[in-house]
Amino acid sequence: MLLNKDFYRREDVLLIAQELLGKVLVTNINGLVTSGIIVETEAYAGVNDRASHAYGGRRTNRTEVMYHDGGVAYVYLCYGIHHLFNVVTNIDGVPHAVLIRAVEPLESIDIMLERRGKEVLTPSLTAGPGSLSQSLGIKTAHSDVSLLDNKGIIYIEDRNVNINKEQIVANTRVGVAYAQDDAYLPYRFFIKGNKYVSKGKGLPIK
DNA sequence: CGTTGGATCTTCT
DNA sequence: GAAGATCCAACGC
Repeated sequence: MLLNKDFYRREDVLLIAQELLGKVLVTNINGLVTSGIIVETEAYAGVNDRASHAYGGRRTNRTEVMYHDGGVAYVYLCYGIHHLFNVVTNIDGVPHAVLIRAVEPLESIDIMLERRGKEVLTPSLTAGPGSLSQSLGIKTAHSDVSLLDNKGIIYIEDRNVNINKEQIVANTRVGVAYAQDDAYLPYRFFIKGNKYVSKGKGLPIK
C-alpha cells in the first residue's frame, strides 16, 4: 500500500521518521525497479534545528524543495560526491525532512550491485545514505519528484513489515557535530540488530 | 582492528 | 577559502 499525502503532511517529524522504519523504498529508473526496506532514518526538524539545511529559515536553490508540501524527495549532493535522499514532510512552508540512512536490499539486488560496482552482497551495498542512493539509482536530478505516485520514479510502500517500539533504537545524528546542542538530540532511529544499519556514529547522548 | 586522507559540489565567510 | 547530513582505500597496529 502506497504511503499517501496524509502520512507525510503531519507535524511530528520524529514520529514519521520512526514510522518509516520497515516501509519499502522503491525506485523505477527507466523501467528498472529496485527496492529496499528502510532500516535507519534521521529527522531534521526545520527552522529551529541547527543541524537542518533550513535552520533559521534559510532558503537556497538547493533547499527550496524542503519548504514544499510533504510527499516529495529532497536529494542533495554531499561532499561533492554522494547523493543523499530525504523525504520532505509537513505542509507547504514548513521545511521538515527525514534522511533515509540505510535500507535492507529487497528487489533486483543484481541491479543494485552493478550500480555500486560490486560482485557480492554485503551490508555495505546499502548501509549509509550515499550507498543506498547509488544502489537505488537516486540522483540530485530527482529532487522535488513526487513520492505520491506508485507509477512514478520514487515511492514508499507499506508492505506490512511490522516494527515494534521495542525494536527501534534512538540515538544522536551522524556528522552534525557543528550543530551545537542540537547534535545531542536523539533524532536518529534504526532497527536494533539489523545488519544493514550504517556504521556511522553521532556524539554520545548527554 | 583503528586512523587518515582524497574525492570535489554547494554554500557561506 | 573552508566546511559539510560520506565513503573507501591505504596504511599501521
